[in-house]
Amino acid sequence: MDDTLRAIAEPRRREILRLVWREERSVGEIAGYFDVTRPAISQHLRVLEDAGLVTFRRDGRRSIYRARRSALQELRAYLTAFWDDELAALKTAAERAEREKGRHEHRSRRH
Amino acid sequence: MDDTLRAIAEPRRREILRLVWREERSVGEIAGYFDVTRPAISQHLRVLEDAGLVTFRRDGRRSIYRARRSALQELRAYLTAFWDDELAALKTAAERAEREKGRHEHRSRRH
DNA sequence: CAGATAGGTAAGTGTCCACTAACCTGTCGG
DNA sequence: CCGACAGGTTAGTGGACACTTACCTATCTG
Repeated sequence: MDDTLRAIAEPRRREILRLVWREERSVGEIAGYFDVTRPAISQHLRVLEDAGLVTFRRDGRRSIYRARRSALQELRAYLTAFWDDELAALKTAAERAEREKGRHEHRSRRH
Repeated sequence: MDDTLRAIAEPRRREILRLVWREERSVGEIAGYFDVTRPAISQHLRVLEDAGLVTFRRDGRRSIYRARRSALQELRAYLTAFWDDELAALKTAAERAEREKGRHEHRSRRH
């Protein structure tokens, strides 16, 4: 999930995602839409793929990418959970507090 | 929207958001949960505030922060639009294509 | 097979960014 | 007024990251 958020935080990658959202496209075709070099696009595609936001298949000498739409659904679900899961607040913060507790004493922690 | 995504892409900021999600908290109290220095927290809070994800008020010598929940709703709406707004795909990519067209000719752009 | 095409990889570069230490302002209690 | 407290600001630093150029592999076509 962390990877997903990091991936779509980059504007260029969001545009790439849009391009392969409805129809699959080759790397060269995608690169044609931008004024950066093809390796840059390749690297973005790698990040998107690591985040599970796109999949690809080889077709001869071309790599054809397409969006994994469900990944964005999952992200929406995550945000929804963030919205109304108050347990999560304690969950994530508690571990940190645990690690920190007793290292240097903070007096302002009173709740 | 870009600011919002960038802001929550950082894990620490998501945790901070969680902390002030249900109840407002002072900077010192928030900092107590983490093992980074207070200035670091101050800077994160600034980013969150610029992104519209939190608001704050002064209370004496303390700054009390609280989440602006609606900002996350707006983000969810954005993702939903991303999901099923295919016009947007053309919108965002078209400008780029415009700028790029005729600069160096790409033959692979055929669709 | 030879050349062209498609794309991934590697190394290097500039910039951004999360963090720290040091400092400053403003507010409360004696 | 003075010391303590709360927190924002600044300069500097290390690492991440979006890019580039150069190079490599694999596939298609003559």
